[in-house]
Amino acid sequence: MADPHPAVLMFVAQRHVEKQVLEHLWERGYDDLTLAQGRIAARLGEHGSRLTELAEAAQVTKQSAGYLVDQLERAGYVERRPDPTDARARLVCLSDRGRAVQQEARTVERRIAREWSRHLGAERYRELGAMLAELREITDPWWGGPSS
Amino acid sequence: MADPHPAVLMFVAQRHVEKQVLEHLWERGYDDLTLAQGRIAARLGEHGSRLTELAEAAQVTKQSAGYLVDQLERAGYVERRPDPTDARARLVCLSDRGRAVQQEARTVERRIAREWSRHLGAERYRELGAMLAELREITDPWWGGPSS
DNA sequence: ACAATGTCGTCAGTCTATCTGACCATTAAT
DNA sequence: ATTAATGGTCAGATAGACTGACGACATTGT
Repeated sequence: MADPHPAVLMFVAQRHVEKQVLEHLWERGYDDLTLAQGRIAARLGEHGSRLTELAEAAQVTKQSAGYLVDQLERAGYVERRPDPTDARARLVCLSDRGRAVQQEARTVERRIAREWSRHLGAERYRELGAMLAELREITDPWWGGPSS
Repeated sequence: MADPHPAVLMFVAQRHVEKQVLEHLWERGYDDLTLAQGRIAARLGEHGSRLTELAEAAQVTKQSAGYLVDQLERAGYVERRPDPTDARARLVCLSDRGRAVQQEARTVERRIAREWSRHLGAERYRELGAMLAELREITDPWWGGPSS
């Protein structure tokens, strides 16, 4: 078989991470979370994010993002607060329960990062991260460079 | 913002490629293809693939894969033939129309590969591919090594 | 000041993609 | 020969995604 395109390999690796994280969370009792909800929640900033930002980051329409945030809110993972700087907007913030989940998720991500680093070698793993960050400059239309 | 996990960056890059390919195909008149159908079609081997293989490669259930193959078949991109080596199985094969689409898709993939190679440098781009292939060994449960 | 235009988010409606569970046919293992 | 495993389909349910339209507020320019 010919060399698969890097994107195909990224698909495999990325899905593996999502799956590992989600399964870990399910085992820990957060078994009402779905993959789509997780993709939204994973992109929440510490100080809260606007719906439109979340939608762009997760590559879905704002309607879809709103639907998922509704569910996360009903399940108690996030809450919506008015944005003090813009009365049209609302900030989606993690609740305490949400923060606990995020900690769990990050634990798994760190574990996987260690596995990858061990498998590739620490130096090459760092180089992988650097290259992916550079690719973002030409693949992510909403990416404004290191400053954002 | 802290360094995002490599998987997040892979998500962005991989989605970008899917989107570019699909938009190109739409422009070329193959505007009945959906993303999900494309994910299945992209994983079809030259000599045909079994439904179960496709499902595993695309990370969906065999029912979902069957549903999508039905659509691809109705649209004339693939055909199902009996598998001569196993009477339970059928092989999903590209039709002429399907092969034409695959050529178009590969053209875009090659263009993107060149862009990435230019952006990262040829040597680093090769190294990226090598690392992703190595990661597959620990992230893809259906991967049997270079022999498959 | 105010009109025009743009952005944030929601409502309504639709349809695709996905899942679970059950099932049949065939193959492989004991 | 049974029994278990594998390849695939059928049926039903639902999540998740889209388009389009809209109301509320913000920004910009005159």
